[in-house]
Amino acid sequence: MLESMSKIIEMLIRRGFLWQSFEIYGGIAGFIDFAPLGNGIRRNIEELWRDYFVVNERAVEIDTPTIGIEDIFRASGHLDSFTDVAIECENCGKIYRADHYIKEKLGIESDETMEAVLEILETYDLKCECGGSLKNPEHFNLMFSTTIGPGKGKRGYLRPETAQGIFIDFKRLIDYFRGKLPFGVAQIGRVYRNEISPRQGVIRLREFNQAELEYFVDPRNKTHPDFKIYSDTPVILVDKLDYEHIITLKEAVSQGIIANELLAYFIGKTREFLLCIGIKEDKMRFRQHREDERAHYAIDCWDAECLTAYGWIELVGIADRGDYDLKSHAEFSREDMSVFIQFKEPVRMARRKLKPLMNKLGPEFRRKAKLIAEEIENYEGEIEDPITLNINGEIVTVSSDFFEIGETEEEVFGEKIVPHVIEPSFGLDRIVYTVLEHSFDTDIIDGEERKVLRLKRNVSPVQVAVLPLLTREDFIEISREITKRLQSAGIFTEFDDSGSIGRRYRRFDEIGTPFCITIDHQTLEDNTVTLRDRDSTEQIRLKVEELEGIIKELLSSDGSILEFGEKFR
RNA sequence: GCGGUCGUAGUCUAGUGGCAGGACAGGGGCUUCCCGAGCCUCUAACCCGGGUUCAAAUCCCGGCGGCCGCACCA
Repeated sequence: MLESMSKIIEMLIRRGFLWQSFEIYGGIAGFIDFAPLGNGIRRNIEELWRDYFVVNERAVEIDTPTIGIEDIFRASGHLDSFTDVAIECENCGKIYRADHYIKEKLGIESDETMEAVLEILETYDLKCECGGSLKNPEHFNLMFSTTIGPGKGKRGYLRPETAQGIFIDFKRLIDYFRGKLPFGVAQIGRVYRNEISPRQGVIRLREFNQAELEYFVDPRNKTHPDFKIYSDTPVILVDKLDYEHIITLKEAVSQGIIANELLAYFIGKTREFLLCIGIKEDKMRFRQHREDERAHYAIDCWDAECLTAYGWIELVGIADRGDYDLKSHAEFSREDMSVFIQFKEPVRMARRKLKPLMNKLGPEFRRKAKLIAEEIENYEGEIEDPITLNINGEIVTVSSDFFEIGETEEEVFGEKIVPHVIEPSFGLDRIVYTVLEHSFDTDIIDGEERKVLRLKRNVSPVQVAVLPLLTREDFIEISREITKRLQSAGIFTEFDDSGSIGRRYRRFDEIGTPFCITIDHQTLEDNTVTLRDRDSTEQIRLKVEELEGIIKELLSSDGSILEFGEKFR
């Protein structure tokens, strides 16, 4: 396992997929550079993600700042759930989360403030398990903070997820979608988490890339019209009690393993997406978060996990965030975050209504009579005798002598609700790594080991290599012409004339280039070239004029090159 | 953050106080060649900072980074 990991990492660095950031200054943990090829594959994966989760949904994509002001994260809960108080043992150096440790040892629920923790430590003379005394509590906050503007400025934080930028635009978004649910809003971008100890290279980063979709729905209708596409797909589910099910998504919903159809829909769609970019089916499963594992905002959460040299790692989190975020932002911003949902037909509702008797109110209440009458008309509470009214802060009791009870009928056209949100959230860096690892393969050609990245054609950063068999001017000239022609057709093409032909094939095999075109002696005679398939190493001969069309067709499928010509050599 | 361990060309590695070597990769050339062929040639490294010493890649201290374990992971 370790051996295979270092072999891959060695190749990824050497060939230009991923590099350590700030390398010439010694580097720092938790940051990576996307080198040319890694950047190419990530861009391809992003583009396919858009296809799946934006273009083919009722969804749009937006882009909001990576810095957020403090208010956002106070409302979202990130400031509180993000700032833990930690205590450290002076003797053995162990670090505990203060509230967890206090609860475990003393059974006390403590506030997460420095003062509260300090007081409890002193009052109970709490010691570490090793007997050592615990140092003063300290904050650790997993958000990067910064200041906006000069001087003291305004406190800001680098966003820990792209989702908040979407939630706080909700009023504009619901308007954009002309007031109708359901709709989705996606964002792809950088996020930041000041991890205490980032490890495992690409897997735990302090700055990384997310692709998130926030899908807003009527809470009573967590369904999707396209669920049938995935409903009969069997998937591997590991539930919150660690039981493994191999079960269709439809069954999983009806048995209550997955909370609702919409979550199941996105599980199915995520699975298909991951397969489409080249993640191995037998190394993929969906695992439900345990009760104690879920984020502060989630009702139910399923992770897409993949098996890598690092073990099972989480690539995607699919969470039902309920109305947590919208309600919270509504409360903190005092903006209405609800949607008016029209009934299919207006509902007629009988209503008891109070009718003020002005001829009684006038003489008794004089100048206030008019205000009181309005309040009586709008009275919604229990009908008693007397009723109590609040007139501009003044409490007034009014006996039944001053009003009549009337029956009226009203038409109600709909109601206001706060939508729920289902969130598939993709960690792009981990996905890129996993695709690379799952594609990495070796085989034996003529008794010699060949390293080959069996990337799907739709994610390969270099799609075609054009190779003159010999470094002869006439060969090179034709090669450059073909390269230019394919490039202007939008095909990512590289020209390479250095080293023997075998060496060049291996070079492009190793970076996962699906096709090599070779210009040889016959090209000069009949204007044909060979097209070589990376996985089978088979070749066919094609006319130069057919190249563009055939390659485009091959790139958008998994078809064999032998469909387009006779095997050559 | 704690403990262990490691850090030498792009990559992998030899060197344990006395001129830093090799393999592969890469560039240029020869070869005119369909799966890492061969020959010539070039480029290229001691993680950083201090200390000990006539002399440090090597010994000591600190930092940074990688890996493993613990802790953490909204």
